[in-house]
Amino acid sequence: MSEQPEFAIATPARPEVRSGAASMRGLHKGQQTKQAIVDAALGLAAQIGLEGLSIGAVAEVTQMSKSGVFAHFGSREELQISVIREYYARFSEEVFTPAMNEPRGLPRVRALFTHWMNLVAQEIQSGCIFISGAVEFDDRPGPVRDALASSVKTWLAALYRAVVLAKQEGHLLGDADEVQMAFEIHGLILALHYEARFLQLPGAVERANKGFENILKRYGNLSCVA
Amino acid sequence: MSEQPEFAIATPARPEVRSGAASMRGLHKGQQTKQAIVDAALGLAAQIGLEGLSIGAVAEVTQMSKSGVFAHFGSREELQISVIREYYARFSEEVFTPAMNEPRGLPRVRALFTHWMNLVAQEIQSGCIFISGAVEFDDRPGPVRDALASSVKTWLAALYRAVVLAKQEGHLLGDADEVQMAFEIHGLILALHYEARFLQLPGAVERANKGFENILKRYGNLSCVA
DNA sequence: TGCAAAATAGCACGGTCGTTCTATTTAACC
DNA sequence: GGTTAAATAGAACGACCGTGCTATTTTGCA
Repeated sequence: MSEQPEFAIATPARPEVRSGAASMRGLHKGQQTKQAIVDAALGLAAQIGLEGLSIGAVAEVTQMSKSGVFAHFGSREELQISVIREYYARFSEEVFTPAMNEPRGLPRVRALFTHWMNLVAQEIQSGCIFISGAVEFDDRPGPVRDALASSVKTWLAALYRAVVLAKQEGHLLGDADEVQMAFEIHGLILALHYEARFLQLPGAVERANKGFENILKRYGNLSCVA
Repeated sequence: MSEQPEFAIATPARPEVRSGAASMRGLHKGQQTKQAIVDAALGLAAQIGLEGLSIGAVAEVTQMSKSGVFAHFGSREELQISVIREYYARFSEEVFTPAMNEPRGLPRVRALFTHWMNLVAQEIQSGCIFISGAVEFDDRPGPVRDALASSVKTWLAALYRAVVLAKQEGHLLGDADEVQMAFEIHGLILALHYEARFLQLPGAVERANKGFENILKRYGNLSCVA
């Protein structure tokens, strides 16, 4: 029941940063190339999915041999898990961290949604691992699914927590159900991804934004929403 | 010696509308087994996805040879498209058709949502092709993606149309945006599928229902919603 | 600078895949 | 019932997969 990922979203970003030449400084060769492999694999997995991710394809992108790539992870599953961890870290940095600079209450909830939506809006081109991975592994138990579900649950818990704080601050109506509100927000993001990326319908971003305003009209304390 | 009919293995115990023995009547052998193959393939695709659907697995389930299965479709893509068509037909029968018996306006919209949600609630166990296929083919152009997108768009257009009629009947507020309302309903279904099937969180069905009531509170004409 | 250790490449194995070709069995019709 | 076409099986091919094993290259350090 109480499954906690060792990398909590609430803790500040770890010093070992991600992509970019700057983060390579001080790392030995092996760790450098491992990071480069994970970067390439993340880009690939976003496009074709975690399940479609093959060591051969990663080797081609990184201009390495299959066994060279393989040696860094020991198994394909470990590579997939590394990709999930990398995506989670970037997600935290782009969505969670900046929103924590906003004051508790509606401003923070609004920031969480806005950053989340902006990320997904970018991912209309590249694909989102949290969404594609969910349908790839919803019937496939194992460590990959565990890593994915744990990351997503941590993020959703952070969103839920922000909503709870908003209610405590008096920014929400007394009858506001925090779980319900987080659920509806999640739905907007999923619909945005579905209708924009798969169906390629225009205006989905605006609809997601409008949907969020509708949620605020339903749950928000009128004196704060305006 | 006690041999079961082939399709009895692939099809669940519940009465199948389209695949039962009744629909086989009058069909030649080839068309019978083709229907049995599609049935088995649909069950398989729901679990492991359209992309994971392999001719060998279908052959094993139907107790046929790989080439025997293959001969009915000529390519894996054609098998996938047949599965999509079959799923679309069942979807229409279970969601759209019964809702059309309801009078225009909110009752029909409500029926569409309820039947849709009930179907997805069942699919928490088996998986939903419209959802899993969307992420599998969002970056993979071709006839399979076209068949999938076309089916989904037809269904969403039907939902949209029911909302438009509801507004024409005066059941919705004058400022109600029909596209927006359909978008938010879609989001509820997607969140239900995500949180119930992948995250295995309890209470998702209730949250989807409550979300629908919230949408009606926002868009519905107060004198009709009650 | 030299040497041990780490990193990477090369190669092969067993497996699954979609597909093709050919042979054999089964069903449909006169 | 016999004949013809349809339906199905069987084997094989080439491609790709993850992985293990063994060389070879490269790195980091005394």
